[in-house]
Amino acid sequence: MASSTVEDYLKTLYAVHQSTGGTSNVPIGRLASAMGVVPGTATSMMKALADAGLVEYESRAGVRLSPRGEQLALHVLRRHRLVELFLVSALGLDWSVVHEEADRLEHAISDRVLERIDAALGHPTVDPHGDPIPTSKGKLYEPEWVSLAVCETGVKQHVTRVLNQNIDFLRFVEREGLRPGAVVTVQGRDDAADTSTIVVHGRKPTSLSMAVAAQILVSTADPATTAPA
Amino acid sequence: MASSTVEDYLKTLYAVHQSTGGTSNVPIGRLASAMGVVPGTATSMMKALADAGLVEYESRAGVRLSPRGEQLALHVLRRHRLVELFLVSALGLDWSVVHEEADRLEHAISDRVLERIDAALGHPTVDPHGDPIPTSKGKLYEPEWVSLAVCETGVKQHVTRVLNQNIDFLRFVEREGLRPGAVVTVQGRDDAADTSTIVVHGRKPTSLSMAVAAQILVSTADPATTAPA
DNA sequence: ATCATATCTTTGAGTATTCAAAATAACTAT
DNA sequence: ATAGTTATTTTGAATACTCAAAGATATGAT
Repeated sequence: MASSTVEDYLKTLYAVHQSTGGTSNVPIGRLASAMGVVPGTATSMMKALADAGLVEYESRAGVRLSPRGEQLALHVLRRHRLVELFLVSALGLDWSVVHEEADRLEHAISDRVLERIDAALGHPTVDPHGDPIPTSKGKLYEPEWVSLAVCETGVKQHVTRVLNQNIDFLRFVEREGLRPGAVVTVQGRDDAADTSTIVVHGRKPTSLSMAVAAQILVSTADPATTAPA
Repeated sequence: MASSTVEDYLKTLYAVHQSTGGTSNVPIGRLASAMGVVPGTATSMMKALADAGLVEYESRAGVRLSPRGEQLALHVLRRHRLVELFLVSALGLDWSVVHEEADRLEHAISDRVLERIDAALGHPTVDPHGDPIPTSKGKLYEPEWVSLAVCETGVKQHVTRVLNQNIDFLRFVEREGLRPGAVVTVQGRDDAADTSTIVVHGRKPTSLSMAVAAQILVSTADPATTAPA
């Protein structure tokens, strides 16, 4: 059994790998800062995980998950995202807080309980932030959504996913009415000002920095009416 | 924050203390075997917990919970029992397995989530085994139920609580129809054979050893129709 | 090519938890 | 009261995880 700590390293490694394009190895320093530990700690942990066959690691060449490590990471991710959705849907918690709750619960949920939760929720495909939920077989379908920073302008878009899961960011998204499901149009972009001007359905126009806009993914098709994968 | 390990020691100490009448200190050896560790481990842990103000410990005189330790133990117990009931009532898990599930979840549930669960269940007073649930203020009301080994014979009794939470024992209780809520009469007892003969409503008579009968608590009043405390 | 800088690894040490086994204290039965 | 048993404590060591700081390597700018 992998410890909570090991599960956290694998999950983080997966996330960092994804967020950087998913092509090359993850530098130890990036992993260390994502984990909130000093680099030396990450180095020795990666050696241990390499011995356990969960990562592939070569000194000074960064790390990547092994196939087994990736499966484990996806299992943790499945637990995390199903728990998040359950906390919102079944217990009515605020979506801005469930991320941190799930960070603790994801290590304590057995498969038995997890599959009950999955069934109770009707085998959902995305969590409250729009993050896709890996299947019990460890497959993850990542929809090809684009962000408000690059999508077509002047066209109605449906918010599908919010990448940044910081509590304050989520509260901001909430206030602006940009939760998944919301309808929004990008009026235009100002490269010099580094902003996008958007109109959330029924609201006045606002502008977002490109960095913020890049955190909000959208789709022209309404995913609520699209058959899930 | 108390670690899971510390929470487990406090919970176990509370349980052992209760099960032995609750009067004197708990010998280190009893605690160690209840925790599944060697006595030396329990000794050093008790020193640490005494330094942290969670137990009162004197060399070779056993341990007891301090007021703060007892509050913490009751909080853990509340989490454990609410989680058990939630798993049975909301997720439909078998009552024979929820004890071990709750043993892991009890350390990962925040107060925020716990109070949601409590509300969703309608502020219940007992868990699926009939164990009373401490309040959020850390008060525990222990009903004065008697066991099948000592209750009045020839009188209808309602099963209120099953003390032994071993999976196989619970499966046995299930098979015999002796879950909390069941109606049962003790026909008689045979001191020489060390058995009680019981009749579960609508079934043929069976006999139980006194040790087993002592694990099942009953009440002449139907607790389902009695106002909860 | 070479020096400064940034990144990574190593080393030594600390905390929390555990065990095995030796040392000590308490209890019991005569 | 004393020998023998039983319970408890101590000691030394292991594992998992962490940090601080020193040492090694790579990068990249001239």
